[in-house]
Amino acid sequence: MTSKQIRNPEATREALLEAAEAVFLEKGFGNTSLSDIARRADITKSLIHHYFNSKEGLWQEIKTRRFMVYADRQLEIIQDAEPSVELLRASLVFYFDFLKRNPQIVRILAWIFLENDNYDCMQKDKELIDIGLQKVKQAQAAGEIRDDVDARFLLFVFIGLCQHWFQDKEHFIADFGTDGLPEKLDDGYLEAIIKIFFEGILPRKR
Amino acid sequence: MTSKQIRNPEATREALLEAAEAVFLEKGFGNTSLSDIARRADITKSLIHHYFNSKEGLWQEIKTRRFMVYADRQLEIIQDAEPSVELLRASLVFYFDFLKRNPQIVRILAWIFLENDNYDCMQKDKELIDIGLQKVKQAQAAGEIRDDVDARFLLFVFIGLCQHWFQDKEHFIADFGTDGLPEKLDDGYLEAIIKIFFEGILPRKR
DNA sequence: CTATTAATTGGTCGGCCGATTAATAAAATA
DNA sequence: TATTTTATTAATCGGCCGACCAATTAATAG
Repeated sequence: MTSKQIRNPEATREALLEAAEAVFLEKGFGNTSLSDIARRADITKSLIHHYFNSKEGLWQEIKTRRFMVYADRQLEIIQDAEPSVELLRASLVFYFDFLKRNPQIVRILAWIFLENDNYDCMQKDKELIDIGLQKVKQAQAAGEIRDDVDARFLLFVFIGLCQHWFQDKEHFIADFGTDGLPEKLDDGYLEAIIKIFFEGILPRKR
Repeated sequence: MTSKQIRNPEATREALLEAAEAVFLEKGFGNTSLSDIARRADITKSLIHHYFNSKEGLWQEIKTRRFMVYADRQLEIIQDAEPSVELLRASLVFYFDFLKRNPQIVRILAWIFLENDNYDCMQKDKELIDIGLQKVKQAQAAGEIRDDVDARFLLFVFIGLCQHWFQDKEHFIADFGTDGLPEKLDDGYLEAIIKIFFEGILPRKR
């Protein structure tokens, strides 16, 4: 009755990554023990060290893996964007939609912030920012966007409005409720920030 | 030579709170040990249990204490605000300025909502939100603010623009640099979000 | 002044943490 | 098939964690 057990190193490695990410993002790095992860993945604790050397190494791999997807996608979004208001708006929708489908990245960023985790992948982020910055400046030079606000602040608000939503969405629901809001809450918020960001909050003149 | 040492329970208690807050906010709850705190405060570890029963109790007290100051101040800000655009702008400045002088609160808030265990704080926050919401709705009814955006989203963006800055300011500086920006970076950002939030990003027509 | 309470100290406890090791079994290689 | 490599397991390590306790000393109440 000795069932010949099959081995699949890549699968177990992936299972560990998956379980670890779930627990880390829920409780944070410091509040998570390797036993937690092993239990969740139903894999022996020792295998974590076998594949990732250390708890820190595991966390690092989770972060970089997610971040690379994030960076690649963001690069596409930015590069496709033309310096016109229309396409800038499309970029915002793309970016928002990406975060919506990959909420983990927002939580990772949140934990990095909270636990003062000096994450070195920020070099890549800087490069992305620089590209986006050029687009905004071009749009400003073309008169498509007001130029009395520094382009950096514009881009920062752009990014922040999206990230902040997925970071504090729970908070929003708890405090504000959802009565009378579209069942697709995300889309409702997106519509709102597009209006505010691209039109301003003053009543229309015409 | 036995120097008669004086005791000051309130002072030591306060010293413990101060040290604990510093370390907790720097490294996070899970990454902090009671030894860290005791060492920093130069007070025996046992006294932490004497005053706060447990590590969790200490953390809980730090959070609620800061939050209460936050809530009180925010109540003042909100209550003073009249449903006019001018006074709403003043409220934003007040709120921003408060966060600027109490940067800890941003981190604490992030934790309170990440570990949704603090019922008192959540409840109180909800009450504050409701008051602010009424003001916004009044302003909308008076035609001072556009009413084609749900008041909840407006308030959420209002708060988020301020909080997000103090949460990710470091990232901004690292990624964007500060060349050509006012040496008072906070004020520069505040000016920017006022322009964007209250006027929109489209070029002026007049 | 005495008795009681509260603050402070140092030492100690069991337990879990992350990490390591040695042994075993499956895969890959030759 | 024989041999090497790699995946997996279980047992174990020292260390530090949070918590507790007993003794000491200052402050306070009577």
